[in-house]
Amino acid sequence: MSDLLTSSTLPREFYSRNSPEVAKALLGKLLVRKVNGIKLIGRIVETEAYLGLEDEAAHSFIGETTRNRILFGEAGYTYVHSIHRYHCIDIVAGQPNLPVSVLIRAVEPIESIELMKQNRNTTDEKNLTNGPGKLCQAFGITRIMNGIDVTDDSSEIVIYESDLNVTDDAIITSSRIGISKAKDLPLRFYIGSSSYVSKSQTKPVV
DNA sequence: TGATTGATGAGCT
DNA sequence: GCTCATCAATCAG
Repeated sequence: MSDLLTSSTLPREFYSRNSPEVAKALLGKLLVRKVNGIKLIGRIVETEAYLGLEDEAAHSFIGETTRNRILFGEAGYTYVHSIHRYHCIDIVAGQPNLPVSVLIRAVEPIESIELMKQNRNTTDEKNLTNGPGKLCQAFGITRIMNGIDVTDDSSEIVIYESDLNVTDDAIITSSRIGISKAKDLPLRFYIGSSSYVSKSQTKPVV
């Protein structure tokens, strides 16, 4: 457990690639939220890539607005938005003016699990962080945490490298979940062996 | 298990 | 007003 805490953040170049590449590369990495000297940690097990101007389902498809402004900037920052009653967290990928991002859909709880249970008001560990709205609730992530630099170790939200090497054959690709446009693009990625991915499964794309 | 539906709030298509 | 990158409860089988 202590070796997890010595992990370092990933460099900005890690995020300055196309979003599907970043989405796959983020699997297995550690999402860390610091609050009151406590660290909530989860291992990323499910992501989705959004392609910006070529992708009808992306928030940036309509062009720059006040809400999606952060997507048009540098990679490696959080994009937190609310949907219905809940929040979702993306990591900005690509280059400035190429508004692409990676949605973190599910993590495996690693540390401060009791606090996550309190935040979610449940004791079911498998149901704490297996969805984008759920993991934000468990981690206490809200819209005011939009635009945080996850490559800066002093940030409130950071992503750490991990000792777990996720190989390509451990990753399952499928279509994205919960969207009404561009449903069929194979842009959802998850660790096939994880029991912490979100419940609704779509047909895998081999 | 899988499908369906209602609650819910911010941003703008 | 209408649209959602959601969730939890409900019901059919």
